This record gives sequence, C-alpha cells and structure tokens, in this order.
Amino acid sequence: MKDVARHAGVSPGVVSRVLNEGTGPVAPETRRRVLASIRTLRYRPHSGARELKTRTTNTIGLVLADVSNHFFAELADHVVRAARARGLGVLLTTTQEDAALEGRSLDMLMDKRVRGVIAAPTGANAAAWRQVRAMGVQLVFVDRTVDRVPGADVVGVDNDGAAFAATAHLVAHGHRRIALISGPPWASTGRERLAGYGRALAESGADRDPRLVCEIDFRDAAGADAALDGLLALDPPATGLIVCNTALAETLAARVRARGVAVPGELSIVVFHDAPWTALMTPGLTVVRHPVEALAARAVELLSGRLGPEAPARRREVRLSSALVERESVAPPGPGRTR
Amino acid sequence: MKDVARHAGVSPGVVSRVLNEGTGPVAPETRRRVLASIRTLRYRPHSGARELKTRTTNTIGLVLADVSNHFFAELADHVVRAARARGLGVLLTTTQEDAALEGRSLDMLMDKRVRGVIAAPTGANAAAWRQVRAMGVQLVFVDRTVDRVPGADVVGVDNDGAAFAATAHLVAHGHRRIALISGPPWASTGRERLAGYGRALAESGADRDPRLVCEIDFRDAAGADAALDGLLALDPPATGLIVCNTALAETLAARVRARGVAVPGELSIVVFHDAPWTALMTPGLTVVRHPVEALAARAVELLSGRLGPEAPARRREVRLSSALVERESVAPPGPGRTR
DNA sequence: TTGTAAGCGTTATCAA
DNA sequence: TTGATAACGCTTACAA
Repeated sequence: MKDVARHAGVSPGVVSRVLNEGTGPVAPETRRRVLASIRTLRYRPHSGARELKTRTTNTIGLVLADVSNHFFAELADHVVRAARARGLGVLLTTTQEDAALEGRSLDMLMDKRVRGVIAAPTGANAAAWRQVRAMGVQLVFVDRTVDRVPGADVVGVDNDGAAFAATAHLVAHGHRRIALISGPPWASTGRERLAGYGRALAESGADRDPRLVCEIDFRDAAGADAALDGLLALDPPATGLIVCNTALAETLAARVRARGVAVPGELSIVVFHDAPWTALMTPGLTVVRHPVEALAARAVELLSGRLGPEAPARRREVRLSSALVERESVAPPGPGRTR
Repeated sequence: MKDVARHAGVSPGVVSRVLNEGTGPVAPETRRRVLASIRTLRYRPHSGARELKTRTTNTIGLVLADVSNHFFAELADHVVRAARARGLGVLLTTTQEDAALEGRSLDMLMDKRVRGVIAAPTGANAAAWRQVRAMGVQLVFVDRTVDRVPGADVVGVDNDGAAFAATAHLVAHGHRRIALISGPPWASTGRERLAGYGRALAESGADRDPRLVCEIDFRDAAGADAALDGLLALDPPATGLIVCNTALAETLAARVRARGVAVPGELSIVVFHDAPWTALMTPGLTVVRHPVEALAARAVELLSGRLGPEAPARRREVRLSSALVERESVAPPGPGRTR
C-alpha cells in the first residue's frame, strides 16, 4: 500500500480511502491516479491487516460431518456459492461425527476470528457452541440442532412431518410392520423423525414394535447391516422400511441388493434425501426430498443478517418442508419371502 | 494477550513465548502461571494478528469446480482432513467450471494471503495461475493440470493409461465400435484420456470413427443427452461406451435407463470414477477407480512440503494409477437392438 | 529469565 | 481534499 501511495504521489491514507469508497473524500483525478497505480503495481489489499484493524472478518466457518455424504456435499456447494455472492469466504471443516474433532475445528475457527459459523453439529458439544456465541460469533445450525445454545438460529427441515408422511405413505399401501433406521439419539434429526414416525403409527394403528426401530451411528456400516438382518428376521418381518440415516443409506441399499431382498415385493423402502443415485436404482427409490439449496440459502441469509449493524435480537428457527417423491420402491406388502 | 500478561503478572512478550514454545526462554514456574491465566481468561490467540506479524498463514485454498460432484466431494473431504492433520485450515471455493468465477476465487484467496492452493483448474486461466505463483503462493494442481505454469506441482491419475485400459477391456470383449464421452478439450484430463483411447484403438484395429468421440462441457446435460442419442443412432451404432466425463456420468446413466437401452446387451459401459451409485445400479457398472484419497493426501503433502524452509526447487508431477473394477456392464456385443 | 519497543499492512481520527 | 499518526494483536530483537 505504501508502494502504491508513493507511485501515485499520495499518502497511504488516500489509497485506503479510494479502496473503501465512501469512507472519506478523494478528488476524482486523484482517485484515477491511485487506481492506475494499483493496477500497474498489481496491488492487492491484505485482508488480514484490514481485519486486524477493523476487528472483523469476511470469513465464515462451515462445520459439517463429512463432505463425501451427498447431502452435506450439496449443502456445502450451495453455502459456498451463497456466501461468495455476499463476499464471504468459507472455511470448511469436517467433524466425522466426532465431538472432539468438532471441538478442535471450532477452536481453529475461533482463532481465525470467523465472523460466524454455519454448522450441522454432532449434538454432543453444547458447551463449546455456547462458548462460540459468547465470543460474539454468530451461529446458525443447519439441518441438525443443539438445544440450550442461546442466540443460535436454526434452519432445518420439518423432520417430524417428513417422517410422518413417509410412514403414512407406507401405511396407505397396507403396511403394518414398518421399520425405521434412524441416526443416533443425540442427533436432533433422529429424534424428530422418530417422533413423526411414532405419531403416524399411533394414528394408523400400525404395529408399534420397539424392535422395528434401529438407531445407528452415522458411520457404523456394520451396525446397519446387522440392523437390516434383524429387521428381516423378525417374526413377522418388517415389510416396510424407512431409512432416515442418510449417511448409511447407500450401505443399506447395497446390502438389500446383495441379500437378494425383493423391492418392493418383499420390502418397501423410503429413503431420506434425494441423492441422485436413488433414482438410478432398479427399482427407483421413493424418497423424501429435502430442499437442500433453500436450506443453504436461508442459512447464509440468516447468518449474514446477523453480521450487519441491526442484528435481530431473537433466535430464529426456520423449518422448510420436504416432499415425498414417489418412485417404485413402495407397493403393498407381498406374501413374504418363501424359503 | 495484554490481559493475560497482566493477570499472570508478566509482560506480553513472555506470554508470546509460552504460546510459541522454543522461541525463547521462560521459567517453568512462570509458564505455569501464564498457562493458568490463559485458561481462566479463556484466551485464544488472534491468528490474524500473528499472521500479519510473521507474514505467513496456516490456511490453504481449495479450488474445485463443484462439490456436489462426488469425485470432488470426496477429494475435498480428504484434503480437509489431511490439511487439518498438518494444522492447516482450508478455504473452499467453487468455480462451476467458469473461468471468471475461478479468477475471482483466486483474487479472494490471494487477498487472504493463503499459503498455498490446491486446485482442479478449469484450464482457461494460465495467466491467473502464473500470477498466483508470482505472488509466492505455492500451487499444486490436482486431477487436472494447466500448462505453462512454472513451479506448480501436479498430482493426477494416469489418464492415458486408464483410458487405454478401459478401451482395451472393451476390445477384449469383442467390441469394435467404442464410443467415448469426454470432457471439453480445455480440460487436461479429457485430452489425456482421449489419447489413451486413441492409442488402444490404433493398437487393436478397432474403429476410429470421429463420430464416436464426444467432447461435452462438464455442465452440459442437454449436450450429454444429444451425444448419447447420436451414438446410438450411428450406423453401425456404438456397442461400447466409455464415460470419462464424470460430471455427466449420472445424467448419462439416467438417460440410458430412460431410453430402455439394454446394458450390457445392447451397450457395454465403462465409467470413470467409482462413485458409490455405480455399484448400486442394475447391472453394476464397470468403472475406473481413481485413488481419490491418495490424490488428496499427496496433494496436501506436496503443498505442505513447499511450505517449509527447504522447499524443493523443481516442479514435481506425480501420477497415480487407477484400477479397472469389473462389474456387470461389459459383455460381448449382442445382435444389436431389434425394432 | 524477563521487559521494552518496533513493526507487520491496514483504517480512522484529526490537523493542515 | 489530503497527510500524519495512532492503533489493531501479535512476534522478535535487544536491553536489562
């Protein structure tokens, strides 16, 4: 910046003023000269220094479990785009669903003084999240939520409603033994979906057999296999299955295929999250489609709303609704497997 | 930091020294006191200020086309993990295969003074990349490459070899009319794969019909549809298809399915990149499996090697090899479609 | 072993 | 309309 000033024959202060328009007066002719010098010297302002001085950043943190999961990948993609549209950079972190790793990610983000963070939290770190808030960093949870974090906005889907709809859909096709493979109980989404499922069961009078619901850790592929085996071995077996655990959906689909389970003849399936592969399978999988782009857009919007001068005082919670997309994996229960 | 110093009854310099071990002497007892104060005041160093002073960062940029593409998503996931293991933060940017957007991403990364960047470049921005190098920012291209950027390392796969193997595989099953749907010519991967394909054709004496190769933009779904239609309408039609354009592979698979093309009866298929869905289709798709995790690991490793004091002088290029994973989508050509 | 002070590249205040 | 100058929060000689 000093070089530019010298080259243009002005003081650094003036350069700063042409860089940040409206921050002070500068003669048109001077501005032109400065701009020219900037160009010829290929000067680029040092945002770190600027941030030190202004005590603020234009970077946000994005904390996700695992970007190779299509749901999070798509979310990340849209968050990055929406952020860029607002001039915000995105520092990406992954937690692998591990609370300790999540904590270290947060430390890094705090050290870098990000302006805010968008996160799909593991759920096991309420204190750390409160600490984030206490440091004055804005926070919006996306998809998942964690209780007791004052001032954190939430944008998620209507999990209860979606699970209700999926269950009701199966009921409408005549299923009575509907299984649910969900995430672990410390994920808010799992709890909410379980609730919607239970509600639908109660209203319809379908079987409420605790053995029909499996709460599986997001990364526990072996657990998913075992759960599926268990469900099929039940007497009477499950004829419908709702897969809420998006991280394990592919594993489960592969397992169903490998076991030679007829879909939907023997088992009707509804999967949460409309990943591209669900339509490619034979039969195409009926899914609950989440509005991923809207989720990302709202999250960035809420966050960036808190970054400005008049930040909303209250905590906001937005719930977007998901849609059931019918394909070919749901049909009335068949006579069951013969063997 | 001043608060901590006061609280511990020392000067700021001492606090700094306990923070950065080995940077200067500090009595054990003093260190203990300082550490205690840090803890009780919940002090976290301001990495921006540190970076301003030390004129260096522990952040790298990651520039990808599109994180919702599984290949890039997986790459991003592993890059983030590998970087974190080395204490590096990752600023994620997407280009949507748009050179202008890529340029603006680079500007942002330069302004933030990232230490280095890992990128799968669009290929249309050689000057911008040279500029990055000129600013002293370390650069490693991953997957794709761009020519004439001095000092940029490259870690990619052996595209030529992989395409050769895929083509030879089809030839070995008796195919003579093997089509290739590739990315646009300005992507290095497309050019290399095309070369391997051509080589295999030449060696085997299979048809070298220019109408059999389609270069499609990564985001041009309509173009992919049209290309597929064209290939099938040829006389004689293509009986084998290699999909190199990973971004369009899902679209193509959906289209093949929708058209009711029998696989492998009517058309044998090999797809580049072993995305999870390829195994879930019926029939399972034969794929070229790229070593994505190794790609990411090597990229971070090369980059971080350049960050230290003894940076290698020469440009390094590492080529990892891909493996052909046989599933059920390749068989000898059938009698062709009857209609 | 510790403290002091200069300076990293900006912005902001205040005089000229 | 412009120029000095003092921070911002840290590191690092160098002096004590």
